[in-house]
Amino acid sequence: MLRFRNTLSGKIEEFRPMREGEASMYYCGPTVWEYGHIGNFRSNVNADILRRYLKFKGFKVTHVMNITDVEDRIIAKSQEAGLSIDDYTAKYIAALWEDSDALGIERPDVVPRATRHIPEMVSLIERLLETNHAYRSDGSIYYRISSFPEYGKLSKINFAGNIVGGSERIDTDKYEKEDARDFALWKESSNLQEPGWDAAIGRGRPGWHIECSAMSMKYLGETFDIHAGGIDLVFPHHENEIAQSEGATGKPFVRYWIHFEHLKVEGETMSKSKGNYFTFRDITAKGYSPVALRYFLLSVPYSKQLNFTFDALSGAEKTVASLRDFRARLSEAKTEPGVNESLREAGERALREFEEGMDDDLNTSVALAAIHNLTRDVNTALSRKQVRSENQRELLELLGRFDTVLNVFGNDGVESLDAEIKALIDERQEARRRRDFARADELRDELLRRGIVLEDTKDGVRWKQK
RNA sequence: GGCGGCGUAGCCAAGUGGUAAGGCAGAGGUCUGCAAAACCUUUAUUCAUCGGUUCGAUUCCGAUCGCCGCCUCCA
Repeated sequence: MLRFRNTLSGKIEEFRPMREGEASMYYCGPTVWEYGHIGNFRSNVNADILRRYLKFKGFKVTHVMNITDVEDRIIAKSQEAGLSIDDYTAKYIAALWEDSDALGIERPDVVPRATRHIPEMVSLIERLLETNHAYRSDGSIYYRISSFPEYGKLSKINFAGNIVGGSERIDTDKYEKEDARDFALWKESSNLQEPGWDAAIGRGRPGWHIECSAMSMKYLGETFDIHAGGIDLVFPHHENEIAQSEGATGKPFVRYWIHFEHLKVEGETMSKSKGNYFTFRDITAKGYSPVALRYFLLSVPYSKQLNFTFDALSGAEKTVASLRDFRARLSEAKTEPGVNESLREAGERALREFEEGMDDDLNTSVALAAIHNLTRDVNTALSRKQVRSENQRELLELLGRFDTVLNVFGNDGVESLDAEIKALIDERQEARRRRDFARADELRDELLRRGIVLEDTKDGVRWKQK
């Protein structure tokens, strides 16, 4: 029984999708105005885990992830660079996919971009104007929060305690609004130098929040199952999405809101001024592997803040290597026919604990502990020659199942060995047979310099890339 | 100021009203020609501090200290 904490109720709820066996999810992806930092990728990985686990549970998943490419900052940056929005964002979107692929994130089914959905946004705004949820002021169009009494139900924001003496934080717009909380749906672009779209509602550009309402409803319907995103989006972004969508349709917008907690770095907020701001590319440039970063980012449940340290990342690197080696060793083992019942039970127990952990609001820590415990049991059995062929087949299949969700075991493809390396390994084996250990060690060192690590086992020599 | 979260071994951390998962690092050992890998043993009488409730609290309540987040178009 799969359970999530639903931000809307604040409670753990059993997941019951609208349609039996199907799950629709929308993930508020990153704004593409620069390379994504690792905190950003923690959210992306968590969305990937959510999507993969829904599949693991047998749901047919439709996953939509938006790309924000019309916000004012992007417009400013692209103008600065003398480029169109598309030309400016192209580089960052390409990098996003490269980095996501390297992190083992499955590409979403649909990736709508705001710039490609202006007509949908315009018609949603028209609908809000017709239903009196929106009004015009100075050429721009605002959402009338007083028309939506449930406003605040997601973030539980208490406006009475918030706005003390007309805080300058709230009222930053220079235009006339009926209420300080009202937010822009459509911003007038009267100046022709400013990017804008000609529409029946006037020449302008969309506000930040309207894109997610328009695009999610276009691809998933007016009510859908899961809406996920970073916790910082709860207010105002998601609160405003609810107001826009439910205001226009009169129907519930989203059944389960899931919010990913933030990544800290060395116990502090990641920020450029603190010098602890790392992009995915910064991390790989330091020599860490993407799969280790993935493991680290998913090793703690999404609902908890996670503290990034290079020590922890190095630990993840080791862990991932041992998981990869474990699967290779199991795969290569020469086993006798039959089955070892206690090992079969260990596999069944691991699957049960994995699933119980993941069912409980995607507790990846518990799920990983189940896998580590199984790994130890199987390694012990392997060293005692107690793994039988049935176990081998079942366990490899089980690891494959775990990896459809976690995707941390890495490639199990047998790498080919070039002839020169193979000759060196053979020569070392021959030297060992002669008990010429000085020569054997010399060859082992030479292989190590070429990035090949050797392990001598009873069945012969194993090698792997360093 | 309003609201919310967190503080568990050297590091990353899960977790629960009944006495601390897992990973990394460390120590000792088995195996090995030596390694490597793997395995075994070991590493928090204790879960920020101080009180309270309870037969019993790390887990519930209160206070204090520290950190993080939202209220700023930042995942």
